[in-house]
Amino acid sequence: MQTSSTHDRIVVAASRLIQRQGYVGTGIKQIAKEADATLGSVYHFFPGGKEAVAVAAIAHGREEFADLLRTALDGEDGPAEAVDACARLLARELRTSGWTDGCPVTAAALETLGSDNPIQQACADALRTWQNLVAEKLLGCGFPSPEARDLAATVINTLEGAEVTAQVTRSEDPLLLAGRHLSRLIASYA
Amino acid sequence: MQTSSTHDRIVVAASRLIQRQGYVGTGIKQIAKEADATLGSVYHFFPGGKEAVAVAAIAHGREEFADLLRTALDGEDGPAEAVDACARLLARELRTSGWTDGCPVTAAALETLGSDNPIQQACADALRTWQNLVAEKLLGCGFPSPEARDLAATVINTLEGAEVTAQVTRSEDPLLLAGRHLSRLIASYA
DNA sequence: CAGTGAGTAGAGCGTTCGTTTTAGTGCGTG
DNA sequence: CACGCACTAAAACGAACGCTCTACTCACTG
Repeated sequence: MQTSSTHDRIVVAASRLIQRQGYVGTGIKQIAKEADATLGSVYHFFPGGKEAVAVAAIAHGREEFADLLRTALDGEDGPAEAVDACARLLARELRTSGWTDGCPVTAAALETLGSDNPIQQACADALRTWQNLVAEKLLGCGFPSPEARDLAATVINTLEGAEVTAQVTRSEDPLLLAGRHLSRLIASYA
Repeated sequence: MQTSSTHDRIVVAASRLIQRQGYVGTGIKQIAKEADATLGSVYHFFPGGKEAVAVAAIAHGREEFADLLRTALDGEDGPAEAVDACARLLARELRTSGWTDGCPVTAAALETLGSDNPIQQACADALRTWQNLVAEKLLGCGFPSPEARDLAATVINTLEGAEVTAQVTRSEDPLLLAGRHLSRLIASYA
């Protein structure tokens, strides 16, 4: 009983596995098994091989993460409270997953640096998308454009770094702390 | 003409390779070749195999990064200026390396999550060491203890996240921005 | 001078990797 | 019924993986 298509199951499984083990650490055969698909199906839907699967998986992770950010940002009126809500939601999701499901692109991005590859591009695209979400919230709260964009970049970067530390230390504290500090930073501009 | 011992060359080469390609992406044979050593030598000095080499390599990266932080922190008097100096130094080093030599532990940490392994412990140890360096600087500048420790954690996390984005986008801006925002955050406490 | 142990050198183990290949399904259209 | 197409299934490819093993050099000690 599968409610989603084979194609989608492959993308979702790949996204989760890459998020947890990185790009190099995740095998095509493991993706196929986890998605209840066969190797032939994977290469049928993704003739580009492992790299093509990864690009689609990262795009999926980008949207998943964007939805999470939107949920948190829309739940609060003030910009400082909204960013703090992001950090708190991230912390909760991370703990719920047993500290395994962090940022869906960091690991893949770091492993594929140096060469100009599609994977790195997909990661850069994801980071840009998330920054834009935060920037739009700040702009909607009356922040002037350059400050809003700069702050949004640091917000995403800080959450990113705090999430890594939270995963390594298995604690919500780094994320909750980041939320409070970012709140204060944003409030200092208002 | 090699000025360092085989043991040390293996550690240094492993540290650099893991920093650039992650733990899974770096092979024992590649480490040996890069260190001008043979496979036999690697297993002679590190009977624990790949994992033991990685733990030593991460400890080496921890100290290298700590030296860099110390240099930047000691060069400035005020805490806000000191943290900004860290960001600027990090940005310069990153650009000089061709955007390849970022944080020496992030990639390895993310790949080995979930299972309680020595590598993750080594990464947590490195993060703790760096946080302590920043915390001591803040304490020395008169910050009360709990605030200093909290701020130090966010400082390291933000630099970490900004460095990843800087690597992915091949730009110093995320790091320079992080330095300015962290400066402002610290100043807001003084 | 024989002996010992640290360190070097590399062949080769079994396994897994990403990928290719070939065969075979089910199914809607002519 | 036959044809083409989308999809599944699994065997097999060469290459690389981490690691073990044996053989060897060489400085030092009794």
